[in-house]
Order: sequence, then structure tokens, then C-alpha cells
Amino acid sequence: MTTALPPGEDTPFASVGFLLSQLGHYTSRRFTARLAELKIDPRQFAMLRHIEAQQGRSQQAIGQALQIPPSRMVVLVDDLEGRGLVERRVDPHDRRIKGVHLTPAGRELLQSALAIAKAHEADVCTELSATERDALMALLDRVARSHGLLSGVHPGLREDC
Amino acid sequence: MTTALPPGEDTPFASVGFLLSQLGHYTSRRFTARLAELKIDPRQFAMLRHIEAQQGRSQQAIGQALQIPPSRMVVLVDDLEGRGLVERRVDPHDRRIKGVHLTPAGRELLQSALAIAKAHEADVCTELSATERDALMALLDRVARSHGLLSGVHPGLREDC
DNA sequence: TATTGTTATACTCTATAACTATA
DNA sequence: TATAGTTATAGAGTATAACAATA
Repeated sequence: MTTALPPGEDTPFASVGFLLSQLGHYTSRRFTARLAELKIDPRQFAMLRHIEAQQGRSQQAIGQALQIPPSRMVVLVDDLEGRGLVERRVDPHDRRIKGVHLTPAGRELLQSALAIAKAHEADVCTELSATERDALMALLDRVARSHGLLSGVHPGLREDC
Repeated sequence: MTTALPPGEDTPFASVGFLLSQLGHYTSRRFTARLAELKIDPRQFAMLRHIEAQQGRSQQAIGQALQIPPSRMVVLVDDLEGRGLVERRVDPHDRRIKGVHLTPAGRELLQSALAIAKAHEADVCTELSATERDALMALLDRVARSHGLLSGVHPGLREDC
């Protein structure tokens, strides 16, 4: 949830942990707000990207890769399918499995979402030079790896956001 | 076709925004878990620190500083008061106001919480040298400031987690 | 009439587990 | 019997707004 440290302006306790929590919350809120223009949330964005890369995978396979439980996958895919962005196709070899595929409309929306992600990234780093941004990314990446975080898998997809 | 950046392990979607969101979520979850030993959450930790710094402020004043709405303040203070960590005293000049004060037990618990925060910070930065940590903090601080984030005020206290 | 703290209500989000249809 | 997907339910956490006491 939240890490909060010192309240007022009197005790500016500076810690990497607090800054990460504070910035992480802020940036993900901003990103969520931006994606809302397309009426998708970050989870669905992650799903669309995953589906594009590996079309036809089952809901469970996608959910496992992204750490999204099955019952939530249903709702998310329902929404995307209802808007014609994605379609479920029954696997002819195993009729229990429904592969999820991107439609042309879904592909198009994904492009818009990627453009939004790009703009968001530029906005987040607006104050940094290119080399500073690289340095920051390298440091963050090392911290993330040292804690076993998988690149591209957001721990929040599993529970809250 | 596309610059596919799938979420799997194949194409690491590297962006400062995603790393911040990912790490922020991870570290705040860890911190929350650590504080649970003391049966307080990060919000209450922030409150205790605030109260220590400025004893006797009204619930609303504290809530405003920390961006916690009044109705939630009630529950949080109830809990702390029920455990003897904090006490409410009616303001003799304005009987509507209840100043919140730290008890000796609360002061003691706050010390333990601060020790936990320190250990948490060391854990987060375990992979970094002292200079690297300083560099990371400086970069994060600049990014935070460029977006108008107040030091010590976590945006998550106001709403979700 | 406005303000502090409180309580009550409703809403959103979530996991859990029961259920179906296939295998 | 086990598995993919679905549905139903209940729980946690939240904001909103109504409320009582005081100013």
C-alpha cells in the first residue's frame, strides 16, 4: 500500500524506499488516467501487449504470465471482447481452451496505447537529460533485479493496483 | 509490424515509469509487511511521526497535512487510542477540537517503527554502494520535485493504495 | 450558519470457491 | 478424476454524505 514518512516540511526524511513508493504511486495513477482515454486500464494494456506477442494463448496461460487470477481474466477479456478488441476462439483439439486473439481494432488500439505509454514516459522523465535517464533506469533496474522482480511483470496486477 | 514489447521474459519493457511503478508497489508492500509486526500500517506510522513532531494538533489538521480524509482519521486514531499509543484531549478553548497526543507507549512504539524503516531502507538499497544510493536518491528527488510531489506526503494516503 | 468529529451507507474491488463442460 | 473457463458470494477498503455537538 503506502509508505509514508514524515509529514510536514520540517523533517524531510529522504529515503529511496519512500521516494519509490511515492513516485510509483504517482506515475501509475497518471498512466492509468492517460489510458482511460482509450477506456482500458494498465492490466488490459499489459494483456493486449502479451496477446499481440503470443496470439492464441489460453486465458489461463496469459493470466499466469501476468499474475492475473483466472476469475479476473474472465472479466477483463469479456470487456475487451465486448468492444471488439479481442476474440476468443475455441481450441479444436481441446474444446475447454479458448485462445485469445487480437482483432484489427485491438491492434489499432494497442498502437494508440503504446503512443500514450511513450508520451507518459517522456513526461515522467521530463526533467532529466538522456544520460541522466539512462543512469536512473540502470539503477532502478539493478534494485529491481536484486529483489527478484521480473521485468515486465508488475506485482500489483496480482492484487491491487 | 509493431514494436512489440511483450510482458514476458523475452522483451523487457524498459521504462522509468514502469520500473517506478513496479518498485514502488513492491517496496511499499514489503514495508507494510514489516510494520505489521507492530500492528500498525504505513498511514499510522506517518501519523505517529507527525504527532510526535507536532503534539496536540487536531485530527483535521493532521488529516490535512497527510491527505487523510476526516472519516478515516477517526478509525485510525480510534485504533491507536484503543491500544494506548495515543490519546485525544479536548481543547479547552474550543470543545469541538480534540488534540491528539503521543503517550509514552506510543513514543516507544514509534522508535521501533523508525528502526524498522531504517532496516527497510537498507534492504531496499542492499545492492547499491553508498554513492550509488546517493545518486539514485538525487535523481528520484528531482523527478519527484518536477512533478510537484511534496516531500513526505504520499499521494496514496488520500485514496487507494 | 459554519465547523469538528462521528456514524451510516453505499460502492468498488478483490479472492474464494462452487459450478459447467470438456477431457 | 482433473482441468479451462465461468459464475456467485462474501469480504475488505473506500468515499460520500448525513448527523450531533459546539462555536
